[in-house]
Parts: sequence; C-alpha cells; structure tokens
Amino acid sequence: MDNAKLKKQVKDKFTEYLTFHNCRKTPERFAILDHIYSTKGHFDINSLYKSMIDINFRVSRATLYNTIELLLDCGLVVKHQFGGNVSTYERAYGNDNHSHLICIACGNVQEIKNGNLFAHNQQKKIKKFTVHYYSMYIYGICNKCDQEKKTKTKNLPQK
Amino acid sequence: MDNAKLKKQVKDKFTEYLTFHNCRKTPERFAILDHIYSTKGHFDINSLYKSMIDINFRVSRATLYNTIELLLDCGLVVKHQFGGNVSTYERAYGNDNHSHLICIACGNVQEIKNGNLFAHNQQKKIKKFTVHYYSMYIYGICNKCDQEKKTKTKNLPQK
DNA sequence: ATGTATGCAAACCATTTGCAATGAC
DNA sequence: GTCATTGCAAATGGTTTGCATACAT
Repeated sequence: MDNAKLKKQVKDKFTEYLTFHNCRKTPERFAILDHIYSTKGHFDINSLYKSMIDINFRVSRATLYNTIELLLDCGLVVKHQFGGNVSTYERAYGNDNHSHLICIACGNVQEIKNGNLFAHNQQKKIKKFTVHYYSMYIYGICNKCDQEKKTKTKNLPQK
Repeated sequence: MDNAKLKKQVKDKFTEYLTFHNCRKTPERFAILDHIYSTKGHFDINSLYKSMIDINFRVSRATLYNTIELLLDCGLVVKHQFGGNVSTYERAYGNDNHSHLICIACGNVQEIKNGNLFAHNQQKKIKKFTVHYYSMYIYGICNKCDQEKKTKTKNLPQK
C-alpha cells in the first residue's frame, strides 16, 4: 500500500509546522498523527484514545486534545459536529472533499462526493474572507430508517 | 411589518405539528416560538433564556431545550454547531438558505447567499436519502483578523 | 380526572485547566 | 539546564435527567 507514502508526507508537513511554530517534536505527537492516518473514516477523541491504548501506546486524553488542536491548525485534520455533543474528526490530507449525509433518525453519517461544489458556486462570491476549508452537511432520513418508518406505519396505521 | 403574518404562519404550522403528535399546546411553547420569530439571526439557549427573562416571560432552560427539540423536528428551527461547545439555532421558516462563513480566529459568523447551491449540484446525486435541510459551513479567516495579522507581522517581523 | 409538560436541582459527560513530573532542545 | 509538554485529576459548563408540582385536555 502507498499509505506509507501518505504517512511520510503528513509527517513531513507536521514536522514543518512544528518547527515553524517552535513546538517540540514529541513522540506522542507523531504517534497520534500516524495513528490517525492508519485508519480511514471518522473518529472522536474517545475512540482515538481507546484505539491507541489497544496499540499499546499510552497517551492521555489531554494530549489528544492538544495534538488534535495542532493538527486542525495545520490542516491535517478536520473537525465535524454532526448534532450530538461529541466532536468527530477526519483526516484532511489526501482526502477529497465530500459532503456528509446525516440521518436525523439514527445519526448515521454517509459521505458523498461533491465534485466542484465549492469552486463553482461559492469561491468567486466570497470577498474579504480567506477560505481554509468548507463542509457541507445534508440532514435527512436514510434509507434504512425510511424503510422502518414505512413498515411501522403499515402495522400501526394510526397512533 | 408583515412579521405578524410570518408569526401566524409558523404558529399555525406548530399547532398542526403539536396536534398531529398529540402534544399539548402550552403557553410556554407558543411564547418560545413567538420570541424566536421576533428576532433575526443566530441564538443559543442561554441568550434565548436571558432575552425571554427580559421580556418578563419566565421559562426554565429545560423547557427551552424541550421546545427547541420540537421546533427542530417540525422544521421551524435549524441547529448549528460552528466549532465551540454551544449549539446555536436559527429560524428556518421563510429564511432563505445561506452558507456560513466562520472565522477560525475570532469565531465570528457571517452569512452569504448561496443561490441554488444544493439543487444544482447535489440533489440529483442523492439516492436513498430523504433530504430535510442542509448547511454549508466555510471556515477561514475574516477580513478583520486578516488585517490584524498583517499588522502584527509588520511590527514583529520574526518571532 | 388523567397524564403530559414544567421547573428546579442534581447528574452527566465532553472538554478544559492546573500543576507536578518528564523529557526535547 | 530550561521550559514546553505530558499525564493525572479536578474543574467547567452546556445539556440531560429525575421527580414533584402545575395545568392542558
């Protein structure tokens, strides 16, 4: 897999960022970055914490929060808040921009590609604002919940 | 102002929703809805709470949370989580869809119109998902913070 | 009369903070 | 040797919950 290549690129980028900002290059920081780029998809601090413990790498939650902050700042990670009260995160480097379909019934999140959504419709209209990134969230009912609702309605016509 | 007309429409819609779901039509619920539609822009539970107290209408935060939940469910209010740990809300009825420009330096949020962003680019691509609403969040640096940064950089060339 | 909705206060829990110990430089 | 960073535990604060009371139906 060329995931190794990707990991090297993000590590280099992070190193550069840390150097530029006079931050220390601690093993924790690189381990966290590496771990994030070892798995695809969304994660939250708690799942990250647990999966690093599984890998036998001990970190505190405090350090995870600190490091995520740096990774957000240097654009290697993106943060989402889909509706609950946990923040979820996602790799940002080498990750095509996509929209999120969020089911308001079950909370499940799917991703869909979104071509050049932003470039075509928005970018030219924005004055006096330097864009770093953007996120499109589409809320509704997923197929699974929709089916369940229909079934339920059939069985219990009125409530 | 024809805000009275708008208020009547949302009240009717809410009444219909409450009736359909066998929920009680309490004065608190209508007062909250009315209050929300008396002011434009974003609000959070705390600011709503305080401004209702100012109006001499006593409600508990618990009731605000409960009622907001109903209003979200019937589409009269939309929820945003811009990055901090407070949820902010916004009127949804009669409110043109717009994107949000969120400054990652100062947290300020501006709105911009977004034509038919969704209709043109996304709707046709979504299968097996019933869309209720969508939100576009654009993160970056606002003009004000950008100016400050430049000034700072001039004064302190290196750090 | 019945049971839902309210208000209060306590509980919850993700995130933040303070501080002593560690370790990158 | 310094001082930023870590880890732990305590604090914070938005949101949720439990329960007695009020009130819509």
